[in-house]
Amino acid sequence: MKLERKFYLRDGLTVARELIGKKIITNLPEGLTSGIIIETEAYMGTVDAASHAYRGKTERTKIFYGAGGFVYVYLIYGMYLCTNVIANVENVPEAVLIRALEPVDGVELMKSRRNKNNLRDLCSGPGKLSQSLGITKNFYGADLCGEEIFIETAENLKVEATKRINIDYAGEAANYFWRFVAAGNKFLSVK
DNA sequence: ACCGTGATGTTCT
DNA sequence: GAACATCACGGTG
Repeated sequence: MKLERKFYLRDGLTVARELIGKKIITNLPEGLTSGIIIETEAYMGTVDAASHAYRGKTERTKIFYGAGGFVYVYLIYGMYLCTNVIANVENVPEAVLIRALEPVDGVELMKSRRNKNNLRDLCSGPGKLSQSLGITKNFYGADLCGEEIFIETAENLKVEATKRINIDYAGEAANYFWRFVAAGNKFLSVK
């Protein structure tokens, strides 16, 4: 079952936790690819020094201020794209970074997009999974209640909370347990 | 296995 | 001009 708008209109921590075990799908001209979400991080807007929305609304962060259930993608380190799901209602700038998937459908297409053969190298990190799913900068603002990219209910997995990854610049916020993982899954970004 | 480093472009100071 | 929600590769053990 495809998740509806109301799933995304809740607070970012709830959305991040509940996305674990769901299935994210892209359906593009080259084919359909999907994976079970096993790692997420919540970015909680104005109270979170690690969030891109921490310093308010800009051209880049304006999507945070719309309703939940839309896609935020951005370029990181000049080479890789990270895929986020906007959470909460209008004017509450929260988002969930998708950090890792367990590959399910379209594995051959993922391999060719990534130029890798090992299953573990396909979706075990935010840049990797964006590439496997065929996500580009054009996905900025895409509607998760549409047909190109969407999320479905799938599995019920045991969830653990940990500190977020690679946000040492964020001071005290780096200590919050706002990363959620499917306990013990071998496709996580850090093993 | 674990480092160290280089690639690359957008955003914000 | 620095910093950046990363990854791949080559070195060493």
